[in-house]
Order: sequence, then structure tokens, then C-alpha cells
Amino acid sequence: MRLAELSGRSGVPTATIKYYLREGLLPPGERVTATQAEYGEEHVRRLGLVRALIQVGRVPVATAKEVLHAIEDASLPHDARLGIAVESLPPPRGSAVDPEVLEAAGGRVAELRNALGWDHATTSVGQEMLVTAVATLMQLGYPCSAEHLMPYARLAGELAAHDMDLVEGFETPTTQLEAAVALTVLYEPVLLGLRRMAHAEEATRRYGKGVGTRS
Amino acid sequence: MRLAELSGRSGVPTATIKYYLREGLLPPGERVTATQAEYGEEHVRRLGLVRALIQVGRVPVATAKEVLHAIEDASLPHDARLGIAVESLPPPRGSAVDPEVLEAAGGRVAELRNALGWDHATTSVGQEMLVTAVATLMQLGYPCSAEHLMPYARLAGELAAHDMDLVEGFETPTTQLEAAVALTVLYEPVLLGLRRMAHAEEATRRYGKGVGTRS
DNA sequence: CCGTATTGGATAGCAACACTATCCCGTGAT
DNA sequence: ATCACGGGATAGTGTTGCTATCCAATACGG
Repeated sequence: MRLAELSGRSGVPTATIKYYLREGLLPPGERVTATQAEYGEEHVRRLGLVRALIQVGRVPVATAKEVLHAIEDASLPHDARLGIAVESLPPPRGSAVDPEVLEAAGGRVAELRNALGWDHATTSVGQEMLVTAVATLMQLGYPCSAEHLMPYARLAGELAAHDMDLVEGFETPTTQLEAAVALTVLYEPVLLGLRRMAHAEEATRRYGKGVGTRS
Repeated sequence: MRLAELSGRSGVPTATIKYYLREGLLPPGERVTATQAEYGEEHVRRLGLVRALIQVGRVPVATAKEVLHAIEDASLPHDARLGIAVESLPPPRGSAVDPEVLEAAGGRVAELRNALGWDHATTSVGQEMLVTAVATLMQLGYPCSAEHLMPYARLAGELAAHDMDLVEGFETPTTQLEAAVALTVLYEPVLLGLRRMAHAEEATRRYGKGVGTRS
């Protein structure tokens, strides 16, 4: 398969594929002559994943590169690759929060983890996300005590177990890693979309039809 | 309060505040002389909300403007304002999915709604998000049948009820609307952060300490 | 009053990001 | 022989969210 065909199969313009190759998001094709390279099925798969990460998951190109490299770094054991891949996932989305509030939020999250018995994993990007979000809520004066967060957290725990079961359903290490990354990222819009739908549903039930209107 | 003080109180640079004023994200201050305006406490609150929407919620400036205008449009009834505000929230984050797959995904979501009995709200941005995400998953060959989605959906339903209860805890219509917007947006990173944390926890339990390592 | 300092408004510039368009040269197929 | 195409390099584009610079009008301290 040449570049043009890869482009046709995946729906991604050749210029963009070249860009991904340049950035190391796609492994180079197998050089068949001095000026041409051959691409295979796994390039198609990989390209799909890349697009999904970038377009749906909003993952920055540089981050996607790290994640994908972690997946295929054969020098690492499976569990480390998984860890690096999923922990590399979100951009550290900086937001200027008062460091004092941030600390308070950190305490609250620690409290929550304690109450839940989540004492295995030490730190994680997820925790940073959470602390920042909680700090922002606190700064705006919205409630997010450990008790408020508990129901969310319990639900998150159920989801996580469900997700991991799904991932374990894949056979080979590589497909498992790919699935872990893809499901981590792609189920985020699923979850958020469902929450929004549920909001709309609940609001309509409570307040009537006026809620569902769009501008 | 003058612009400089508003800037000091909120931690937002004056240039940025001017930008928000220009874009209509903040109502103009009360003109006290020909060249000066007076800002009040509600500008501080509003500015906090704007920053939260933009920086934490990643809401585009133009979208934030719509949302905030809906909140304060006194000519509309409360429920309509709520509807417009939350339905304006997410950017329609276009992602090029095969329209055929998209349709299949739409069918699956309809099936899910049917199974859940979510028949009040008609369409919603949330549903679009969900359909797109499901279509992407399908295109990549990952499982997301209605059955797979059920546990997520049920949890989303619980969350929604919980969220609405929270919002109802606020007294005035305006604070309720603000809370609805803020909680819709700001609990998204909370939820995602918790899910990620739960993943890390569960992965560590299942596979050991290697998972929590960062690159 | 006078001089300096701000304020608010307008305009233009900047940095990051994800592409995208152009050029060029070497092949490869005919 | 030739001529389109593949692939590499380079530079340009459009968007977004600010940021920096100017400017005239006015406050305000003395």
C-alpha cells in the first residue's frame, strides 16, 4: 500500500499523513525502493487511533506521540507500558488557581481517597485533574466536599472495574494496550455525553419541555 | 472598583479583562464619568465563572458568551434560559466520521434511550456527543453496544439526579442558572479525574506497582 | 491651574497548534 | 525518453486566546 492508498482507506489527507510521519505518530512505512515505502494494515489501524486521540480526545500531537511510543516500546514490561501510556494521556492543562486553595483541594481529595480505601496507586494525572477541578469549584464557592464527591467516586470505581474487564478481553499485549488507551480517551465523551443526556432528561422531567430548546 | 482593582481581586490581567469586555463576556461597568467605569462584586463573580469555563472547561470564548447571555436574558422564562445555557455549552467538536457509521451509532443510542426509558428530552448536544463518540469507537472496532453502554448510562442517570438536587439547593434563579452551568462544566473534570484515579487504583490492584510510574 | 498618572477604547501583534500547500528531485512504469 | 507520482523538506495558513502598544480624555495631587 502506498501513501495515496493509505490516505484513501483512512480518509486522512496525504499531507496530514506525511505530517504524522514527520512527527513520529506513525511508524515509517517499509522502504521498498529508494523513493517509495510500503504501508500495511497496522498503519491503517494506527492511523485510526491517532485520529481518534487527536480529534475526539483532543490529545495534543506531542502527547499522542509519547503515548504511542510507550505502547510499542518492547523494552518495557507490559504493566509499565500501560502505566506510561495512560499516565501520559492528558495535557497537564494548566489553570491558574490560587495555590492556597489548591492545597486545600489536595487535602480534600486525600480525604476522599482515604474514605474510599484507594491506597494502592500513589499519584496520577487523574488526581491532578481532580485536585485542580475541586480547587476551581471551591474558589467559585460551589460545594465539593468529600461527601459531595463520594457518589461520583463510587460510580467512577464501578466504571473503572468495568473498563478493565473490557480491556482484559483483548488477546495480545499490544491490542490490550491500544484498547486501554482508546477506551480511556474515547469513553470520556461517551460518559460526558451520557451525563448531559441524563441532565436533559431529568430537567425535562422536572421542569417541562422548555428545557430542551436550542437557541 | 476600577479595572485595575477588579484585575487585582480576580488575578486576571487588565488586558484580558478588557478583552472579555470587548467580547461581551463581561457586562460593561457602570459608567461613572466619561472615561471611567465602576465594577462591582458581581463582576468579580462573573469573571471567576468566565475563567472557569474557559480555562477548566475549555469552553471557547464565543460559546461562553452565548451561555452567559442566556443566563441573564431576563426576557425568557427560567426553564428556557436553563435549556439554552446548558445546550449551548459544548462546542460541536466536529470529527470526520463516516456518515454511515454515524447513522448506525445513532440507532444504537436510540436503542439505549429506549431501554432506559429516556423519552422526555428530544435531542440534545449530549446526544450528539454520544453518537459521535460511539461512531468513533465503532469505526475503530471497539465494543460499544447498547448493553456495553448500559452501566455507564445508569450511572449517568444517578449523577444527573444528584446534580439537579445540588442546583435546586440554590436560592435565586440567577444563582441556580450559574450553578447549573458551572456544575455541568466543572464536574466534568471531576468525573474524568475520578475515573482516571479509579483506573490507576484498579490497575495497580490487578497488575502491581509498575502501572503508576510516570515517564 | 498644572503636570503627571490612569483609564478605557482601538488596533495590531504574538504564540501555540494542527494542519496544508508548494517545491523539488528521484524513480518507476510505459 | 518521458512524465506522472511518491516522498522529503520547507514554508505558509487559519484559528484561538490572549498581550502589547498607542492614544485621547480625564482624574487627581499639589
